Amino acid sequence: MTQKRINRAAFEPAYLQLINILREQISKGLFRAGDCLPSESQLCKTYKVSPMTVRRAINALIEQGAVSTVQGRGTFVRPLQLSTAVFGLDQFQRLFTEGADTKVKILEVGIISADAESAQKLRQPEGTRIILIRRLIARGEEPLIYHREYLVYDSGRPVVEAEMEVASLHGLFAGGEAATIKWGQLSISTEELTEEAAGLLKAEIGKPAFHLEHLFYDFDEQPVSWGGFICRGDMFKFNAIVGFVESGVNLRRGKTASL
Amino acid sequence: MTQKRINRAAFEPAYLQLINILREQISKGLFRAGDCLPSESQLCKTYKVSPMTVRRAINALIEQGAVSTVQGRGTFVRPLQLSTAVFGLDQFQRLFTEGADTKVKILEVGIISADAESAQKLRQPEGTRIILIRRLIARGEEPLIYHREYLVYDSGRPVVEAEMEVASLHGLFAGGEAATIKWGQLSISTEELTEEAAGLLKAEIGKPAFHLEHLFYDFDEQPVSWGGFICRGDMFKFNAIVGFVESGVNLRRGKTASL
DNA sequence: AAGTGGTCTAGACCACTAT
DNA sequence: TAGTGGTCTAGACCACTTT
Repeated sequence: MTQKRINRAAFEPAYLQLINILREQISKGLFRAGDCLPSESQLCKTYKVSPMTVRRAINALIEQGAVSTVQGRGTFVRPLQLSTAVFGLDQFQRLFTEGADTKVKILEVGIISADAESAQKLRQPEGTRIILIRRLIARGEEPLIYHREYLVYDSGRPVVEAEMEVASLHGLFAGGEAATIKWGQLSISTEELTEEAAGLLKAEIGKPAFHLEHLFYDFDEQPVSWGGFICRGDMFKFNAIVGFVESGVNLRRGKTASL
Repeated sequence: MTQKRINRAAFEPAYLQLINILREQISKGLFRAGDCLPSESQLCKTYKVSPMTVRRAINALIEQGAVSTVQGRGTFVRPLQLSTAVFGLDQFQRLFTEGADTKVKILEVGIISADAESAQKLRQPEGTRIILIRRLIARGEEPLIYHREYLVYDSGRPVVEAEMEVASLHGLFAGGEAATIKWGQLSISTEELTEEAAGLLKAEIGKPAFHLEHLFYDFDEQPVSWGGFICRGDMFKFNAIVGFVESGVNLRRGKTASL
């Protein structure tokens, strides 16, 4: 086995090279699940790097889920676990970033009286005036997503501004400024298309759809927006990868979770 | 503003304390999206820690998606982005770890002739003998998931062993030994319940269901298992949180992604 | 030139596990 | 006791951006 070495002249920093060397060795089967990696001091000598650099590489592998450590015993390769899979909203984001033929059509903006459910979600008394926005997101002529959103009505802030700031879909997905929102809860469930949604999405009533529900809070921990994206089930899919893929790992954050 | 300090006597290491201090300051609104954090050398002085410790904290915040850095300019608080949400299979895992009343019932184990689709997925000629395993996963008396899995038939390895090793569901979810599997692709789609699935899951035909499809590869990059979990749509939900939640962040890996 | 992020060193010290 | 992981220091050097 030809021992790989750290190339100090390379653009790639030493800790990254070490991460990829170790990942490759695991990936090649040199170390299998349950096996013990060389000790950190051993790695220092082998690759001629300082303890801190080795530690950094090991920490990254731990975060990736590739290995786990036990103090006083060693570093062990973890077996593959489905529960470490992470599914993202990449497909949604791509809709708004790539291919500019994605159109967001505002179907309705208005002030309505909060029903029991929206009042509870937004922590407002039932019957309070709240804002309702309904949108249809299409790619080309094909409607893909129906979005319904309920916003707290703040008399100090005009509806248009609220719509621009809080509810700009492009911003939320592609990285605009949702500076008023501190955090949010998301959930994905599956539902049958209602008559309303089916009509808008040009699909059959009762067909399965993804429902991405969201509830956003501001910096005062008050709900400001509640709503959901109804997505045609035949047009969306959530993907993930577990385990050790061949290609080297770069600096992007861990959508490719391991083990 | 009373400046928080690092407590050297505490169990919590300095870099973790610093992470939580910075997260709290962002969470409290001291730094808003787009704002510039104090420089690293400034943080060194303020909290009386070495550059490496500050760097480690900042790196963690970057991985969490909370901030981003620009060389020569500074560290900036990132706005909330939906696309950073990560959905996991925690609910599946819980099914197999918590509450031992989860039962996996083997409905069928047999050798069949590969049809076009399974042959293609497993990279075998059509008509090859492959293993089919059908399972029903129930909590108490309530059937929740119907699992169908196609395995490459290896004459050197008896079916029982293949089933134990490769396909032990508990292992895959809870962390057993799937040492023969190197990596896998997963995808979640939504489908209507077929007559077969509906019957097994005691649900209505045509009702929406989640379909978690999996394709596993061994260390030779050959497919070994293809299959899918059909999950009653009314029993499952995938959750995620984006942005800055109040509670302190601990060492667990980042299911709670930020930004 | 001064300030920023980014990497790295060569040790130190501690807690834990094995023997 | 010796070896392991885990944290931390006090600087060094580099690349970059701003003034």
